[in-house]
Amino acid sequence: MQEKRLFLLDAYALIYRSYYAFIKNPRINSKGINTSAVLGFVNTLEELLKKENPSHIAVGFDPQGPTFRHEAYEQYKAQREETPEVIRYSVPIIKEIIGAYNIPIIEVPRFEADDVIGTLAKLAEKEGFDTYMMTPDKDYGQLVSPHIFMYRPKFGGDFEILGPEEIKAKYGIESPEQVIDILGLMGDSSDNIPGCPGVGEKTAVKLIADFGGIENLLAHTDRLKGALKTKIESNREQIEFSRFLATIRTDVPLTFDEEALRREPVNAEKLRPIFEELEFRSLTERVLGNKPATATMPKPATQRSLFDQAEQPETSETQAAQPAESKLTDIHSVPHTYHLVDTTEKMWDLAALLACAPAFAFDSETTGIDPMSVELVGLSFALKEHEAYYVPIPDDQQKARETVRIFKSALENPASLKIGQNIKYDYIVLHNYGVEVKGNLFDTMVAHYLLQPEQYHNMDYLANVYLGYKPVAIEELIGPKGKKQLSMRQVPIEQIYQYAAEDADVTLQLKNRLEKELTREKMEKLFYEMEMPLTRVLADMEITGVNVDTAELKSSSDLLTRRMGELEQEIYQLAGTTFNVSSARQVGEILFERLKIDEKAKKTKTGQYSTTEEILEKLRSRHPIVGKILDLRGIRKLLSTYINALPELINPRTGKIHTSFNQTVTATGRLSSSNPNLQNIPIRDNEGREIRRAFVPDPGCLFFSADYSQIELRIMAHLSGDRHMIEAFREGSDIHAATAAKIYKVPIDEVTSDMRRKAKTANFGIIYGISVFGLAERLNIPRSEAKVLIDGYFESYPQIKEYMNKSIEVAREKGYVETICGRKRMLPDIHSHNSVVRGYAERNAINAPIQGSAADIIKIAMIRIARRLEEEGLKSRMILQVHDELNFNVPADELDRVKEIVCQEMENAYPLQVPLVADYGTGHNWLEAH
DNA sequence: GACAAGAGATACGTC
DNA sequence: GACGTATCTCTTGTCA
Repeated sequence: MQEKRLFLLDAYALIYRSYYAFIKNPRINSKGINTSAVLGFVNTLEELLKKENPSHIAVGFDPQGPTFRHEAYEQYKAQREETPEVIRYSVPIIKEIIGAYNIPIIEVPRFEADDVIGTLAKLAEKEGFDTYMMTPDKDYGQLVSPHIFMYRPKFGGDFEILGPEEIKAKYGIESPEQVIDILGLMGDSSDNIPGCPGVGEKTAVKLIADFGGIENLLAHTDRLKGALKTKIESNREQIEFSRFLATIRTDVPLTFDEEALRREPVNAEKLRPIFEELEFRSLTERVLGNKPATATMPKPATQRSLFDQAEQPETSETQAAQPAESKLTDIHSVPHTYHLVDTTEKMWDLAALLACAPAFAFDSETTGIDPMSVELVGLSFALKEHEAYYVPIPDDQQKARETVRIFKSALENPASLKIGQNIKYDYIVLHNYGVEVKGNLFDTMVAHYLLQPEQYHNMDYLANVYLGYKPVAIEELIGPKGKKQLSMRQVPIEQIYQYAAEDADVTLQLKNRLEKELTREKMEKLFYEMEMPLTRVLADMEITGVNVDTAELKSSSDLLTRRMGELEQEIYQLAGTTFNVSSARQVGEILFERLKIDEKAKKTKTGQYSTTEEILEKLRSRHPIVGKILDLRGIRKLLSTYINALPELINPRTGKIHTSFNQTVTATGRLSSSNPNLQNIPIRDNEGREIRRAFVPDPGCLFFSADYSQIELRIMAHLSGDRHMIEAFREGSDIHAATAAKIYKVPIDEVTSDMRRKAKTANFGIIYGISVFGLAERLNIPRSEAKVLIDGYFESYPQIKEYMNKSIEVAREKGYVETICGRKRMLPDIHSHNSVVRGYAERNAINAPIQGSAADIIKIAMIRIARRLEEEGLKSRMILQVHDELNFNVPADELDRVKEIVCQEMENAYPLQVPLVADYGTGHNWLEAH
């Protein structure tokens, strides 16, 4: 009995594939016709016939009109680009060729080729066939069975046969039908099946492995966590619908006619002229032998050239409706006068106008984002709302400086208010062009930060909220983010000037709104006397920068890199395999699956094994590999975050590192530092703190460092008025030991180091607002013990407990809490019904005034110190702030004076019920100064 | 299908 | 509790 092997080809999928395969190097015949698609398809067909010699065969085509999927889903395949011209005219030819091969073409209205093929495959299975579905399309995996296979062409003429085992292995699933669920989740961009946004193949496969199918998944979303849970839950319907779209139908109304599918010999007489017209010479020879065409060979029945019958494109569906009209106004709807100031004469006129103005807004356009390395492209100014000026700055830097100089006296006028959005940036840029911006500052970004610390502060957002206005998007000028994004310099002036002038105009408008808000919120003092003077101090610190000893870093780098290599090898040895030690996931798999060092390993919210330092530390004794992994991680962190990264950030012009101190980032009022973050240079571990050795003063200078002792606890003592704690500070005792003595009810000289350690953690726990649970975690003690500790703490400091309750009460009443200087932190979640969310807000109610007040105090100290250094004509410079610590570059002969100024200003920055104490140190580098 | 960019998660440095 | 950065992993868009 003859073997029954049916091959079903998905024509369009194969044609598209051939077309793209040749796209770089298309086949063009002498008539200029692109024959890539036809040739590719025929080649694939020939390979198949030769290799498999099928007993039965058919080709499925998608029908012309809409299918049931389009009827259910308007957008189905809607995003697909119009069929390429080449494919459109190739299809009829291919059909003709298939006809000449005597292979049946199957096309059913309203059903796609995959439904037709799926149905035929199932019918054939009942008739005892082995069916091979020839397609590159992965969707067919769902149809695979012991007698139905996917037959995927590979480039180079080979094929890959996928049966149930291969499909199951490929996705790690239990049955091929689960392919539908996977597709339903991940979607299919080529068919415009949406799936669940943010879920791709990996996540889809994992979910289906865990839940078995979409139905079960959607019924148990409570088992999910984090972003994934939200994504799945908010896309329920779309997921179910995607599953429907991805399901290949196997009930297309068809009859299975075994005889019609039986393979017939090629009709050479029909095929030859087609190949000849296409100029497929080698194919003609291979398929038909080298018999010359007879002169009388009839043309195809239609008597038309093969290429005349390109089909008309389908009328495209109407575009999806535009998103709802936004109610914002923009540059087109608001009357304005923006001037291009492009002659020297006009510039001088403008400069004169600015020089006698009491206030003006300005903004700079530059070539990048790092103010210490950019070049100016233009300056814009605004004196009154809806009118602004743009001054282009020449590329030539000599001429650029001359142009900027025209505006020097206006910008340096100490009597006028300078308004800007993120004005520190412009201040630094202008400094590098020889202009020191003087006079009071008004930064709209900082103003808004005080009003709404946890919101965004960028100009677009502010314009939107306060002005109902949508500024010209920068992307409209320089293109979308990415490699091809232009620099401002590459944008024609005619385009820049509207955008740039608008920036200055909008900034001025915002200032007019925000200053009223500041008054209403009684934050003027905080803004004008603290934040704005601080902006200038920070700008000067950034400009000064800090020296780094690259040789020192290089030798550390070499040493640690070598050590890291050794550790890596030892780890591979112990694991018995190589893996990526930087990958938490792989580490988890090695430790918990391969080495099985812990039976009940903790998982993260995404279901991976957690391998945090805390967890590994506890497992250290289980296996020697654990300690080595921890060591390696530590070293790698030092190398990648600090040692190897710092030299890259040295400014080639100044030879120093210029970090950015961000004034509008934290919720509490602290500063943050970035590029690089110099506020998290290691200090706790001996190995890590060595990095500080690389931070050095200028030649002939010393590194001077001063830090507040226990500032947060002192503030807590002050705010709470707790008599015991105030007393302890007034007496100058070791506060952690004093706390331990109180909690454990022992004399202070009987406090053990363990007691002190626990008391210290409790002190910090209170400041950081951690819970009983958090404290237990931190101290690695049972929760019950942590509870006892905290109870003992409040017994010792009863007024602290009172203060904490009062803070929460205040937050509930007013919706916010305040620092000693009136900095607010909004806490809308204080009324939340979710106890986790509410607990978080409550801890913030306690923590924010403490941390924020500490920030206030050091900011005051910074402003006063900077002022004194300037007034006294000292060359010493403040270079870093690390929350409660200030660092200075000090010429040796100024050391005593600076010490005095710094300590005095720090300790007297703000009078509290307890003394403020600053400790200090000096050295040849940051490490020594501590 | 390959590649790059972007986003999220994890881990870890500081105060 | 507050941050910023590095790395890995996965998704998504782009370009053929």
